[in-house]
Amino acid sequence: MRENREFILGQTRQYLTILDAAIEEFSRLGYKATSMQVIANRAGIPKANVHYYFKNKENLYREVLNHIIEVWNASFDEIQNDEDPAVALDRMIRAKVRLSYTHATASRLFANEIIHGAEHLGEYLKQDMRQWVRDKSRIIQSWIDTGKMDPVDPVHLIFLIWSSTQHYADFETQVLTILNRAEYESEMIDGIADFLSQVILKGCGLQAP
Amino acid sequence: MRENREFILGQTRQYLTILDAAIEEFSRLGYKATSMQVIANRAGIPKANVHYYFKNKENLYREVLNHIIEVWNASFDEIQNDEDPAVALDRMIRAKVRLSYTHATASRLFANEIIHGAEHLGEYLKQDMRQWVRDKSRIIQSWIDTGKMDPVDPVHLIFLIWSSTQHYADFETQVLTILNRAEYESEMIDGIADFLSQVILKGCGLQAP
DNA sequence: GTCTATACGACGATAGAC
DNA sequence: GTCTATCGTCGTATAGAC
Repeated sequence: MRENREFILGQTRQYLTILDAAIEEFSRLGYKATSMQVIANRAGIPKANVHYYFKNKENLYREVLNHIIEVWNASFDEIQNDEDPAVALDRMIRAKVRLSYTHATASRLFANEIIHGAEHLGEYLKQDMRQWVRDKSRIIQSWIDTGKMDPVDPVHLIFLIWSSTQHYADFETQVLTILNRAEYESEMIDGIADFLSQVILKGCGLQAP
Repeated sequence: MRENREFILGQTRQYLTILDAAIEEFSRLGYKATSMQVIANRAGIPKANVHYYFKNKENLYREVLNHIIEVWNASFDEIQNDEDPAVALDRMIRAKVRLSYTHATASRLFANEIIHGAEHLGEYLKQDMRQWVRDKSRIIQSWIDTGKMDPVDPVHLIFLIWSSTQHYADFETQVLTILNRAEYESEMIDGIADFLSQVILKGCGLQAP
């Protein structure tokens, strides 16, 4: 079933249509509260076809998560040991703000999954994500050890960057309501990135690049 | 029905038991994915009794939200115009980290509600919360105008404090998995508060109090 | 007030016609 | 591959015995 994704034309048009519809719907209410019927409706096909392409709901959800993780991993910005920390962290913050803007549904789907206990994501968190944090922490620690930045806990710094950037995607409703806006604009996103980069970098004893 | 809450004894023991059970369960999966049956099970009573005390699911959920908001408002730390900004913001950050620890379920219930579009919270966001942010922003702006701190957008500073502190409650699963811990300890919470206070205050050009 | 029993719709999933 | 029809289960909600 998975291999079909290679073929864009023909029999797999529905497969991709369903996957897109499922991402959209699962991101709204999470796994349990989302029905196969609304996914089928959004995809514009009978409910039975969804079961034909994806054996069951659980399976469809897993495919959706895998699809998101691929996009996520491809966008995860890499920082290097020999880089200037200000440049690297600034780029990391800006990349994540952009990702929250361009892939807000994916971010909310992840947030839903984690808030609800991450039952379908346990292994990914334990394996890939933990290792990713470990690698980046080591680099940040090396910057601290060489006196390039303040001694701050690298793991919590990563959490700070994650939480403050994701907030604008996951809590979009709250943010827009309080700002009294209907939707984000590209300028606002740049302003958010500027603000977060400025405060976090200075907070770590770094000068804006 | 609401007035009953005043009476702790007698007929209203079940009312409060159900409310507690509902807070717990709704915070796990959100409104739609939570069934009246699991709430009744957690409260240790027949499902029909839940419908007797709270007319329907919608009504029960509203009562739960109101209950949370009361606790929330009571804990919302006030900052004053004539205070030292470092002292005020430090206290605000520490209060919110503590709140995320002591009222993690309430935080997650709010997070769920907002991620899912805040259908039941619309008025609260528009009225009370927007006004709260406006008031605090004005105070922060006055600190900026008198040169006590760097010129940063006050609203985004509030968002930064909210997001970075809530993260430890809402994304508890992810945080604990990556830290390879089973649960939070009081020391960790203090460490988190120290870290966030240090970085955010310095990021705003303030010295730790 | 407390419980059992049940109505009735929505759910995931499948059988089987085309 | 695509659809309609339908199964069994679970959802919210209520009726009615005690």
